[in-house]
Amino acid sequence: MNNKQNKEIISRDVDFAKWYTDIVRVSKLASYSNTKGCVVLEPNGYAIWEKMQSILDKKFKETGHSNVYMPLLIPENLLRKESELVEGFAPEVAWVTEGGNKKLEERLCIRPTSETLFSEHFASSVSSYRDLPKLYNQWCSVLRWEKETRPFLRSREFLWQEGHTIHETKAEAEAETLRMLNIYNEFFHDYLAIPSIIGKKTEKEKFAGAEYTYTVEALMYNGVALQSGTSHYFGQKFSKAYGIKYLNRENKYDYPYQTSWGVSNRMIGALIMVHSDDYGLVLPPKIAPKKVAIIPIGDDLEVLSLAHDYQEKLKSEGIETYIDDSDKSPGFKFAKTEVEGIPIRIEIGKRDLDNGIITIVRRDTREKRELFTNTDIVRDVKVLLDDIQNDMYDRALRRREELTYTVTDMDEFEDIINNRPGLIKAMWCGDSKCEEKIKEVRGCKSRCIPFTDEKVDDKCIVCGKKADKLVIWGIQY
RNA sequence: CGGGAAGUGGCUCAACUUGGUAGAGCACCUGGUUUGGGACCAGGUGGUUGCAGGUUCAAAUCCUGUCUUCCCGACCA
Repeated sequence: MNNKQNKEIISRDVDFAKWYTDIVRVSKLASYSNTKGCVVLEPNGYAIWEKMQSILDKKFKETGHSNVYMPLLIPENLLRKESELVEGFAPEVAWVTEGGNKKLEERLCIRPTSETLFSEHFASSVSSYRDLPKLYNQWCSVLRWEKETRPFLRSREFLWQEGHTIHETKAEAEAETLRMLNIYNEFFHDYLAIPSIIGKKTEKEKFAGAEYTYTVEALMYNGVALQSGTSHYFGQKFSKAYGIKYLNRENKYDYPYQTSWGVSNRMIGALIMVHSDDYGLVLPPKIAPKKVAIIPIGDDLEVLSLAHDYQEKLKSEGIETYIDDSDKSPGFKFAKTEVEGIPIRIEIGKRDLDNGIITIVRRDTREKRELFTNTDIVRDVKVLLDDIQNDMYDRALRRREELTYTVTDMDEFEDIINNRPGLIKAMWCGDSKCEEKIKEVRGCKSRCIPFTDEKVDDKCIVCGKKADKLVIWGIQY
């Protein structure tokens, strides 16, 4: 195995930020555009998003949701009906003030999120309890006027899905909020191979306008946390603000209970920062648009025919496989599969073929193995894909455990945040003043209050008063 | 939005200090030889130096503005 560093990628242990942008560029996921904070998603990057979409879309439909599409623009008066939302988003919305060279009577906001549009639509389309629940989802892009931008992690325009639902009862809506959180959690676990941490956001960190927010948090390789998904419970706030009235079973007017939930192409950033290495992108097999690369070495006919034979067999089993029969040298092709994060590479050369063997290489560990040419290639590949998927999850979990500290003392807390980035489990009394105090330590924030009975102490790490909430703290992107 | 750095062919950079009309490596194209970890030989394409003004006989170079990117804060998926 060649351990030579990829010339175009700086080591992630040397300069993590530069490493990240190197991966984005060299793996051809996205490139910069002339519009600040808006990237060009290239085929390699968009294919990952499409894969995420197809898996999640299926899960949403299985749970009874329908896709819809709302307008891109929101009239100002509509946005202003829910004050908390407006205040929360005011600093980061972009406005359309002119149309066809004429100043508009009322300016239009480019959606930063679509609660207002869905609420308005619900108000006009729901009149009876028989119309409930409404379970909608939208795939779209939204715009938020971010000041500092980074590809996938924080762009002004980003791709996402936003689910919006209304229900007859509080219990039903709360169950929906939790159900969608769990779908995200499963997706992170089963497909992205990312051990997520789920829990409730504190009052301070919840979504503007929500009664409470659940979050999917993930820990990146460098110890920084990334909020990767959210599920909000709104209660009747929006339905009252937007007049979503319906006649209930007692023939009285009532307001439905509402939720919204979303994940974005930020998940691609998470995939990079959790799994990838100095050789390039590493993708979990279940999310990799191309799963197997076959590299024939030389133009020997026997070699090429075996390559095509394998490709046919794998493709017929639904395993996305391609042959790189370009004129490049083998070394170049090997490196390319590694940069692009193809989970499995099969090398077929005349020399080994004469001995009846081929080489199979897994991307995550770059470990090479020899197989007999008459092997059941489909079975071998399937087993290896599963192993890679599972091992990637296990490695990420181990990394997270290594970088998670349990702390009961504020000095220790500061020491860890300043010197060993990672997550900290510590008790909190519930007072936002204590949360503010923590933030003074390198901007460390509460990530979430996880769903657990675990207690690491009985007093608040900041004020020392009685505390029964365990909070995960960390530096965030 | 504050503080810092940087923009020269697709990428990495040189020429800038001391103004004289842009150069290298990689990539790309053609032909040939090759092929077990980023091949070799020969030939070739590609840049009004991010953009807009200004100074000057002359601007990549000096000045002003602006846009974009990166880093550190504040704000946020």
